[in-house]
Amino acid sequence: MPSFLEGILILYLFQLTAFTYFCSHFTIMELSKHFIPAATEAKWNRHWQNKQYFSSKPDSRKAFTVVIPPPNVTGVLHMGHTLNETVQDILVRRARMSGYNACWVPGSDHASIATESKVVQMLKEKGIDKNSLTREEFLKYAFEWKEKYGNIIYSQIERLGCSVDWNRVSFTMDDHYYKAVIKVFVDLYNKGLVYRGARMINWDPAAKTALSDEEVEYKDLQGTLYYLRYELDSDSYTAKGSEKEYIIIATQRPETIMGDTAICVNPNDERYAHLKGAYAFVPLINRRIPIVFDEYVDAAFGTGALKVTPAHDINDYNLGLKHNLEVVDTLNADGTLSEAAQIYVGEDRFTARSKIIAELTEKGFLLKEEAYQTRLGYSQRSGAVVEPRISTQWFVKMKEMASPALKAVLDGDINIHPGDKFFATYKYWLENVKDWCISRQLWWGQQIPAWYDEQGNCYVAENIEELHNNQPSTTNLQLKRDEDVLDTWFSSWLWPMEVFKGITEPENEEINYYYPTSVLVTGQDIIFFWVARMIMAGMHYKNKKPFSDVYFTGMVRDKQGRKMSKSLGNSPDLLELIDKYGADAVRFGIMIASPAGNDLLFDEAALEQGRNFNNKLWNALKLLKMWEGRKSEIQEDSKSESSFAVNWFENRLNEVRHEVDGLMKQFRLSEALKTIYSLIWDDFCSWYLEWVKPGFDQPIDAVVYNNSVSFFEQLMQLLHPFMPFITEEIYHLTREQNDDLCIKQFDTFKAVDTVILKDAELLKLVISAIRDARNKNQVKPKDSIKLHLQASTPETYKSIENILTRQVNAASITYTSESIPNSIIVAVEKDKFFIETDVQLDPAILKEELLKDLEHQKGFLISVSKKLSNERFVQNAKPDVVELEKKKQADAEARIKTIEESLLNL
RNA sequence: GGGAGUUUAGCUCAGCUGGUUCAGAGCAUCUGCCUUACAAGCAGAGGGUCGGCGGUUCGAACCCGUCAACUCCCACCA
Repeated sequence: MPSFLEGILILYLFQLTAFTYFCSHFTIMELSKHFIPAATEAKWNRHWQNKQYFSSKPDSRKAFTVVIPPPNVTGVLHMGHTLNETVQDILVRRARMSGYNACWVPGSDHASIATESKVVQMLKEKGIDKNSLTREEFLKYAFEWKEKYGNIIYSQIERLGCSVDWNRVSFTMDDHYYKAVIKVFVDLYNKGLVYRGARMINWDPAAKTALSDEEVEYKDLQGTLYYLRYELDSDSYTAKGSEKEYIIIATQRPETIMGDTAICVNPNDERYAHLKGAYAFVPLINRRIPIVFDEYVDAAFGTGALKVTPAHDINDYNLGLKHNLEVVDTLNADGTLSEAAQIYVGEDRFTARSKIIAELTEKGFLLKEEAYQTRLGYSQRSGAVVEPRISTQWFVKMKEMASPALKAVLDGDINIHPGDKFFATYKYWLENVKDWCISRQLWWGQQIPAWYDEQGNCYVAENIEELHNNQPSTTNLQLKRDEDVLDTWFSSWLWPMEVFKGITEPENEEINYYYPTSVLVTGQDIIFFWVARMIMAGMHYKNKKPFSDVYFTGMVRDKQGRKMSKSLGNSPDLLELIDKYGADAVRFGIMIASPAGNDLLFDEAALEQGRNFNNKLWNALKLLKMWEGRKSEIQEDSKSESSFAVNWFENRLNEVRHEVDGLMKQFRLSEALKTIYSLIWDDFCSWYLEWVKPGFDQPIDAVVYNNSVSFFEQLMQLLHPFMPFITEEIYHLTREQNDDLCIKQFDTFKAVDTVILKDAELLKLVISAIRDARNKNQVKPKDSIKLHLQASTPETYKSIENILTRQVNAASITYTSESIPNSIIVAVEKDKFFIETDVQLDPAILKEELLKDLEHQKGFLISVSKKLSNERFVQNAKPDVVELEKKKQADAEARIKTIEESLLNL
């Protein structure tokens, strides 16, 4: 005898069996009320990957190649990435479904400064000082860090549904990639396009490295202008009077006076004309410096006298070169004052400033202070205030590389989207491009392949063996390798080539097949950093553009239009959003209101709309599944009353497919999505499904059912690039499928029957007008009405009268030439409908509605008639425009007549 | 200082070569509905002097001029 527990178990098993049985036979019961994305997403990601759908190999098809803009390896995806990756996935998926061999290469960027500073920070927290480590030890930590955090972005890309080829994950410090960067450096050096020299560069005192011009961000600030007096050396010139003379200069940076090596004034400035050959003394340190004359100085600014500090200002540096001035560098690499400053040595530049101001004040050198609007440069990576500094660095000569890159865009070889918005910016930058500082005083990155002997002579080769081979004389030298690494962008600019080993193995099958890539999707903020330089590198090394189209996405801002940033805390977490709304809804939300190149104001309400759309699709599926069990066994002939609806929707679907195709070709993705959204929600769900819906418990014609399922599948296919998960799920739930939606190829376009499209539009119009009339006259949806139709061409209504009567809940429809008394009159185009109802009508409402319409029509008639009576219009306008106006006039006249008659009958 | 862009309904945006009842869509709002797919929904409705002014034209949201506001990029006069 079973125990009590066994009894429960048996009962449980029985219930389980019964439940399983129940579910398999009543499919509808399986479908939840709302669509639940989580399980579906994981399932399809796994399935697609098992099937290797997204892995690409060269074949006979045309390639559609996209390389992902590699995110920083230590970062997380923010909303900007989300927009970017979604756009790419839409393009890639659509290409894959349109006969292309789609290849989307994922990867990440080593991001030298950003990553190195994070690793340094991490070490600091562990109590390890970077300087106590060898380069090798440090790099070991850095690679560990990269392994640990680098995968976060990949999992986010996957969760978002991006159809990247995971077999192709690339990293800008992969072995072959590293070699490619070195190879390019050596090659450009040998061609004389890379050189080493002492120049004024931007120095990041926090990261202690040089920066390129592009890595400096300027911010407006309220600063102070200090007026200082420098005593003139009375022996050096003829003084005007017997009193001691001073020259007054204005500066924002009093802590740099110790670097002053001249004072400059305008040669036309009368105030200083007597100072030719004169000298002055720098306050506090009493250095004797010459007064020099240069047109550069604006006599109207400040006192018209400029202190010249060649080591710490780019303009002063140029003046120094011109007038052969001494250069005194008063700053150390970390932003503290150097020995050369003589005073406050070792103090931070900002601390030193306040102390010097105090001393200058005390000793009477400071005459006055003035509030001053200024701009300061900040390091894009570390946030520190950048110092202009003279330093020996490596540079790329840009002029020669720029002209082919400019030409590619000017000739339309590369198309920038949207339109020409960024064309001018691109052109200006390339035409005025300056040399690119590519060396960084860091360890994380590709180490510059240059060696120095004891005399300081420089040797460049890919590696030391090669150097010895090329220049055997170097074998005996004591060589020291350059400590510096290359700018991150000096590796990223090879991205579209080297992910296919186009630099290291220049003629391999893959590079020949996949390059040039199809489209680059990126933010407009890196047009100079990356886009322009990729074009340069591509033109230089392949003599081919790297991509045919560039699609610039806008910046994602919050609802109030503020930039998304960590410090504001207004940047939502992508994975949390996906958990909350589902990946499809996130993709929908971010795409629906983001026209190319325009900033996107991110609002969670849009994601909600996406979630609601998911649900709408889900419920359409539920409806179809319900009908599945009610298919009529008898295959009726196709002249069912639903044939109009089926015929219409087929044409409507084809029309929209054309439209979407056109929009996609113009990269108007959000327009395309809107169009599909409306096709599904309005045309398919609100109109079509209602038109073919069988009555309560009635069977559905099998032909209609099969067509409906087929339409739904085609809609899912059209939507799939935008919302991949739910569409794939639904595709497999509509019926048994032996393929997957993500690789299902689009059918060729069919011609569209415009007549039926027009008839359907009329039908919609009539239905809405009658519903509106019912509403206004408080005829409840359940109250049945009788419809009398006075039509100009009654034939038009024959094929749609069944749908019409059901959609407005009419018991009958009759054709009449007479007006029906005591009815609601609805006029649509030239036709008149009389709604006969048992409900007590309020003549006042009827009259009011008619009068409103009459007034509108009369106003319209006047404007049309005015136009037509204007001789110059009739003479000048195109004939079809005139025809149209005449037709409008006739229609309005007829309509007015109808309304007036109806008013009489009231 | 130089350049580019934007300005259309409460919000976010379409509106192509000047001409269809052209002033649109979505969201939000309002009214009526828990109608057997969906209240995360259904059926409807209201809402705009197209930034201001001037011009070209038979005709302007659209072309030209001008002013204003906002955004971005570049330059860096201490």
